[in-house]
Amino acid sequence: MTAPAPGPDPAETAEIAGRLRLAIQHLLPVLRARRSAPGDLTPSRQAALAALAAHGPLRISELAARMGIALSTTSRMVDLLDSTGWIERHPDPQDQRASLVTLSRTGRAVLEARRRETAARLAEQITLLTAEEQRALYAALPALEALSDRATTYPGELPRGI
Amino acid sequence: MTAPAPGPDPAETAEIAGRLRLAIQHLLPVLRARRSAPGDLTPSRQAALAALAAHGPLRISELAARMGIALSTTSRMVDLLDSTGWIERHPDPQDQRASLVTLSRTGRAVLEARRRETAARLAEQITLLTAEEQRALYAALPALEALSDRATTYPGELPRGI
DNA sequence: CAAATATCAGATCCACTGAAATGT
DNA sequence: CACATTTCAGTGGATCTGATATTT
Repeated sequence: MTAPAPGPDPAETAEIAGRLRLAIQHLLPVLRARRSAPGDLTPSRQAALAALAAHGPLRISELAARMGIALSTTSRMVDLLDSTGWIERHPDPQDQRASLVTLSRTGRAVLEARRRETAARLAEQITLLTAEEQRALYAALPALEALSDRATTYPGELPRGI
Repeated sequence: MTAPAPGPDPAETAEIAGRLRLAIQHLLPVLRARRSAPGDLTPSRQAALAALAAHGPLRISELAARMGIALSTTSRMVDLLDSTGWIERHPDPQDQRASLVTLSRTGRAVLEARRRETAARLAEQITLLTAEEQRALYAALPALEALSDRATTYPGELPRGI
């Protein structure tokens, strides 16, 4: 079973891609089964919080660049996130004109809560798998993570949803 | 390596769910890396086409129910899809008041093209994995498919994106 | 009449922009 | 002055609804 090691075969790659695409597509409803009330944590807001969570304090212009949207849009969003208390704005000690944006405690909590809910729904489904399937899934995690790591550097766009 | 078979362990399930969620989130930009021009195949339209592709000809009311949206919304969308030539409307032989909606040839082509593009982007990333990672991924496909099968019956919402 | 669609008339959100204005 | 950010003034798309016609 750990045997002959067929070198990466184009046909098989295509098969994996096709089946993986379909599986993920069908999984998405589980991942985002939330009736988002207005004013909620929308995809773009979640993206911003996630960017801040991942890459420390950022200037507004840096955040804009990282999200690939206009500065004015980002400014407005930062304002909004500030008003909900999900971020904090501190003056940049290096540059009095700029401000550094960080995730606030509650912002981090909101983000993590959302992530936990999502993972919980997924976990619920995972428990329904056979032990063997669960092992296969577990064994594939490094591969999936490698896949998504490369994706992190993907042109434009940062992860917005789920 | 095919050894002791630890029974489904709650902690491990949570770990799988958490890591899988993150991997999928980071994978999403790859799956939907398309600058959708207006009037394009939008998520909801894709969902409708996919529903038709999966569950044969449908009445408009059936389609509405399947998508969990109002009848009037569906009617408008069917009109739109008809105007682009992606679907066909035939009178229901069983009931002269109703019409059966089917995917047209071009509609199916559009849907499949979209899916192929998406899978191709994914395949591109998969070729960058090691042979071992690819094998692990391949081995996990049944598990992922089992997961997404259950998801297909998930309350409300049908797959909209990617 | 009833059931299946269609149309009317809006409404809500989210997301994004370019061109000034402010502040440091 | 230049640079970072804000504000102004919109635009546009996507999605959805309830109420009222039509049509068979």
